[in-house]
Amino acid sequence: MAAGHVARFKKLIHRTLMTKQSPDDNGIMQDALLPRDTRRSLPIALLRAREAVMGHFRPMLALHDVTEQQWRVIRILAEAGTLDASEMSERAFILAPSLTRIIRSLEERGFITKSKDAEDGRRILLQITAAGLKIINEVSPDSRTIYTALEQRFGRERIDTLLDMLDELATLNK
Amino acid sequence: MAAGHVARFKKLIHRTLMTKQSPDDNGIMQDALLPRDTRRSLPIALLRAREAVMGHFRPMLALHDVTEQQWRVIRILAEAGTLDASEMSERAFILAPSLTRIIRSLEERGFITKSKDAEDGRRILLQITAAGLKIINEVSPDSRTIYTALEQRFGRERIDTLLDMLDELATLNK
DNA sequence: ACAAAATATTTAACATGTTAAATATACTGA
DNA sequence: TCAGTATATTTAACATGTTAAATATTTTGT
Repeated sequence: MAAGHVARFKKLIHRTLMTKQSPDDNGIMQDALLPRDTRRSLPIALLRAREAVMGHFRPMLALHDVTEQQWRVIRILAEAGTLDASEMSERAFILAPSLTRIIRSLEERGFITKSKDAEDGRRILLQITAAGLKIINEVSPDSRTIYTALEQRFGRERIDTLLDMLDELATLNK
Repeated sequence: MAAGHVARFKKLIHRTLMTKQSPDDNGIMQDALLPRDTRRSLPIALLRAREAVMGHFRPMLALHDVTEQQWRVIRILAEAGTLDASEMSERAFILAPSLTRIIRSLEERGFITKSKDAEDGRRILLQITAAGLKIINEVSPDSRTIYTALEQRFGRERIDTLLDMLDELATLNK
């Protein structure tokens, strides 16, 4: 029994040391050559924040059997009415090839319909169906509940500030 | 020629009307049932901002023939020294199944090595190789240049504020 | 009106994200 | 000590992200 405890303790010590390794434990990398601190990286910070937020919504969407992107598309369709694929791509921030696949699955599930634009044969017009509206009515209340809880914990004004900064960042080069 | 112009004008009018459609153009959706305004959605705003930022880095990374995630992994390895897969997963914000694949490709390319932890046979220890350090030295200057330009346009203090808010958002439920 | 350039969508190929399940190893409590 | 439980990693299956190229249609300049 004593031997077992010693073995466990040694492993604990080992693990603690491993997690506290200094950056130069491999003895090769010089500080001047290191990239900027990963913990203050904007791309990773944006990813972490997004994952934290979506972590609240994803299980709920899964219960309703829609993916995050499918939800974005039908929701924007309900909000904006008929749209062509390019406009949807811009609004939902989904690249064209992904959108093609999402449209296909949404059409198969009967949530939207596709039709060729009579004025411009290149464009595909998207419309939400009654079934699409139905699922929006089912999901929206849950979505609002989650968003409201988030607003209360983070603060509505702070969210507004954050949204403004994010928008500015997104439109910097335009 | 006159006919051609008229046709073009009609299409322009049509397009303009299409983009200005009112939300209820399908005559079904009531306002009370609509989800919150998509343009002020935190998940989409985070996605847009992240894409805008990565849009600056991705072409540069592609020139060096590394993906965004591969870059995150080798960079964190250089910064932190030997790590096991779980710690890497947490730091790089890459889920375990994705990390398994990324590790495989990085090992095939000779940028990292894998080894079983002698103290805990379940864990896989990752180490950066000389080739991995070499590519970091190649990419880091370009990365820094891009990040510095971004800092100057957006403002270093504003980026710090943003990072703080994003971190708070990411750690809300912890 | 016609060839060339531009635009909208799709396809292809590969990388990653996401969830669930499988596998291997370590830990826990009786 | 041993069965049961927990943990680390991998595999599987499907959805999406990303870039380049293909296709169909429209617009432009002459």
